[in-house]
Amino acid sequence: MGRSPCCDKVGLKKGPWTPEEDQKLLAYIQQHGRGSWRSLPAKAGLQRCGKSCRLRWTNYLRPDIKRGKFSLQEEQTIIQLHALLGNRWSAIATHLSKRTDNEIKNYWNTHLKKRLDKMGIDPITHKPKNDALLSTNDAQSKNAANLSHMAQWESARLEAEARLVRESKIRSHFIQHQQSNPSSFALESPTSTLTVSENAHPIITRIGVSPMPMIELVGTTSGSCETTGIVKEEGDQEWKELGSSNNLADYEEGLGTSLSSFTSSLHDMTISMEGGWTPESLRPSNINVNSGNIMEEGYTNLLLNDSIEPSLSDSGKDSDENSGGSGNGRDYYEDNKNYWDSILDLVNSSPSDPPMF
DNA sequence: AAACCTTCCAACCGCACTGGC
DNA sequence: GGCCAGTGCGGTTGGAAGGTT
Repeated sequence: MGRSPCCDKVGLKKGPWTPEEDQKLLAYIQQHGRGSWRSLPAKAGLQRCGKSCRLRWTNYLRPDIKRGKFSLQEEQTIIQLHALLGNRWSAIATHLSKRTDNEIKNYWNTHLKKRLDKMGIDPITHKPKNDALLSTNDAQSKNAANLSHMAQWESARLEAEARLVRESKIRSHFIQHQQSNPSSFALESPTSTLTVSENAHPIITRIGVSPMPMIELVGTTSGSCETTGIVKEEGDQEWKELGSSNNLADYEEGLGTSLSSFTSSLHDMTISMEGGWTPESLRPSNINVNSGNIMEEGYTNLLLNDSIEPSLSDSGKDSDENSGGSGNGRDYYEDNKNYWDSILDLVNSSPSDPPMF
């Protein structure tokens, strides 16, 4: 027996939402909370199915959704996370502040995927498409010489998977914990909810300075998952504990950006790619996020700026904006070329079969 | 100016998963 | 253990908007 439809679709409206419908949904949720999606439309006076209401709220009406153009940093993060996670949009969205999985998926499909394709990179495997042009001998020697890179990437991917699972468990714990501990507070990102306990005693793991507030969510040595958050913005002298009354409001928004330690794990992976891969190198305390590395600054920057030609960027204005302010346009172009050469070396060094990811 | 084409994204669809009964 | 409701997720689509011929 198949599943019954989520709702009786006879007489229910489909298609674009009108401002009036938006207002009804918004007003109802603001007044009553979400509750059951199935019963919500009738209560809110909407001729929609609950699923449609949920989608409209999740992808459009939520007050904490950021809309509009993606920043370079966001694009960079999407590309990096997609390289590791594939089309797991919800997982990627968890690590992009205020962006929904749907928006990220659309942006990937309409912009980033095409950009990769245009550059001759397979958007699925993130590998150059011209591998088939190599001679058999070249391919064999290349594969043999770089199996370790393959293993490194696989380690990176597995590490990412493990962290996602861990975070998911932590989130589940937080939600349960919140129900029995009113003193904790909840933080919602567009696709996930995280609750941080006010009374937890954290193990502070400093992971470095980032342009965005960084947070590391850590467990206790007992493994009981009593967890809190520590943030430190660039310029701050001290790490601040989330949950203390003075800091919460200031950092709630930042938390949406940095709820997870996954970004740091990405740094782990990319940085470790250069200097060898050891379990020790994966420890957050051993990470210097300011270190340059191919994946983070080369591959993604190139993708983000592939349309920039030397003649266009010689003015220096664009290049400064896109390269973090270093060098003139031609230097930037040369840097990009070097980055591309580097990343081609890196990607080419992986066996072509099976795919890297 | 009109027809056609392309791009983009909000919304839909269907499957998977989870938890309650 | 099986059924079912509720929800999450990823793939796909419809049509509006903009661009090109």
